[in-house]
Amino acid sequence: MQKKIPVTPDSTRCSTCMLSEICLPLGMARHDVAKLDELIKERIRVPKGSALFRLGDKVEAVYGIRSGSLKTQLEDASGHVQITGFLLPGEIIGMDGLLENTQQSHAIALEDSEVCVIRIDEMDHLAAHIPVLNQQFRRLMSKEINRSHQLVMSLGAMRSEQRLAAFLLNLSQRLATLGYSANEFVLRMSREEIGNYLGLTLETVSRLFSRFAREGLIHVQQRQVLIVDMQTLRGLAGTDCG
Amino acid sequence: MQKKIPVTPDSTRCSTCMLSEICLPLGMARHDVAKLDELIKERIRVPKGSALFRLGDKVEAVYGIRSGSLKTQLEDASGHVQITGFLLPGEIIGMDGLLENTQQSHAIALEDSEVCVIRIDEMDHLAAHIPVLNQQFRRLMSKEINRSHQLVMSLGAMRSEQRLAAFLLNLSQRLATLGYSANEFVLRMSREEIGNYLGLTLETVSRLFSRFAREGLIHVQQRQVLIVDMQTLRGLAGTDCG
DNA sequence: CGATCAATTGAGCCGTCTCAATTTGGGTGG
DNA sequence: CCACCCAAATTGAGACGGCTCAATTGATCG
Repeated sequence: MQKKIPVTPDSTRCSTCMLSEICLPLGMARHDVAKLDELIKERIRVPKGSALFRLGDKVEAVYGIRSGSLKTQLEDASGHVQITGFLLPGEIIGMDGLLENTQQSHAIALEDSEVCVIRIDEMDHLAAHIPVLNQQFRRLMSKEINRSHQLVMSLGAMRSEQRLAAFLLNLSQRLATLGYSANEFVLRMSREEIGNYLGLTLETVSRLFSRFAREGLIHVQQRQVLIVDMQTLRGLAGTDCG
Repeated sequence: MQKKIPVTPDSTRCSTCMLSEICLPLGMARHDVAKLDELIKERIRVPKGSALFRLGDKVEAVYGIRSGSLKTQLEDASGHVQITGFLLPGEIIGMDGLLENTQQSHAIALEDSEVCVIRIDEMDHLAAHIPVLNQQFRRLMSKEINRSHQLVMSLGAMRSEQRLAAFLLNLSQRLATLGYSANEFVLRMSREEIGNYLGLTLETVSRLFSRFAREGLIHVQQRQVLIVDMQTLRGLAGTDCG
């Protein structure tokens, strides 16, 4: 299922990675980033649809997404699934497993993807020589907490159209950060996955896409999305009542 | 609003705190816990209804709850609020602010409470002498991520009765960990707050309490709760479909 | 070019919300 | 100490949003 790729001297490292402005090295001084190069000793290729890790797996590392995209999902005793995140390049996956060193969720690739292995024990060793590394990692964990809290807000306080609007804007903004267009992108997940993530059925999601398109907010062609009226979409997602 | 309490030599410290099995020192060796005593230099008393911190505040510390209970809530531009957690003694509050060193939420006391101030800079200094401290703090942050993901699962995948059942069981279990009865307890939050937290209206919550009581699962007298049929309640919350 | 899966669209139902009226309990001042 | 007041909680009736079930269309891929 997984193909491990040793990082050879000529491979891209943190110090030469285009994602370093977003990923683990975010905000670190150049000479510290160079030291990070020792940390990433291998990468893993994850084919579309297969798992980077599964619930119950032993945790020895977290993973920085280098290319592609993945989803994380919880699964309860009855097999019911809840998607808790769609992750893009530069984002870190697997931090929920650090509590008991056991994965609490599944991580499944939405497309052929590649992740950098960040071994926790290596990071602890390295942190002795890079004082800011621990702070940096704390920041990334805090970011995940905030992300999850935002999702709670979306699920708990918004109606369906607001949730989808917020979802699209969030995706748009993260893609823009990666240098892609904020207005035009391809969804890597199905209507069903979006629905699961947002606490809606796939039919409701589909209807909302159609409605947004009818109202001139977006163009949709299957998974191809073009945001036409960002302003109104923001109004929908955010504060239209206050 | 807040009263700071310096920790004097005769005050309770981490090494003598009854919560050390649950809180920051969880799983640390005794001699390491003793070193933690230097970390907590002050505590803060938070009267019922007042804020430990507010959205936008500068973050220099996180807080371990020593007594009482608090809620954390997000607030969007229009003033709409979403409660993201009810926190009990031994739990850490404020970790979502570590991303930008700015509070992303409000923390409000549900009753007169007291928290231990865990200064981040002090913790970083101390971590040099306590190798496991960083791992420990990572674990606590991971726990918060898991907690939030569970809430997402509750909001996204459960119907109202399941949400409330899961809520009661979660509370019961955490109170039991603190040495209180798992079957009988007093809710420190209103129906409205429970509803907000669970993505329901206060009326729905009230009706569910009445129904659970009618069905013999619990006894309710205002905020006094007695769990009568833990088994059935578990069936409701968990997997009754698989 | 057919097979298969994803997405769209429709009709009817159910759960939860909204609005409104009472009841209960706790706190306060006469 | 009791009466009053206000906030919190309960309960009911009706409306509506999102779900379920079902049929159809549209992509994608051997």
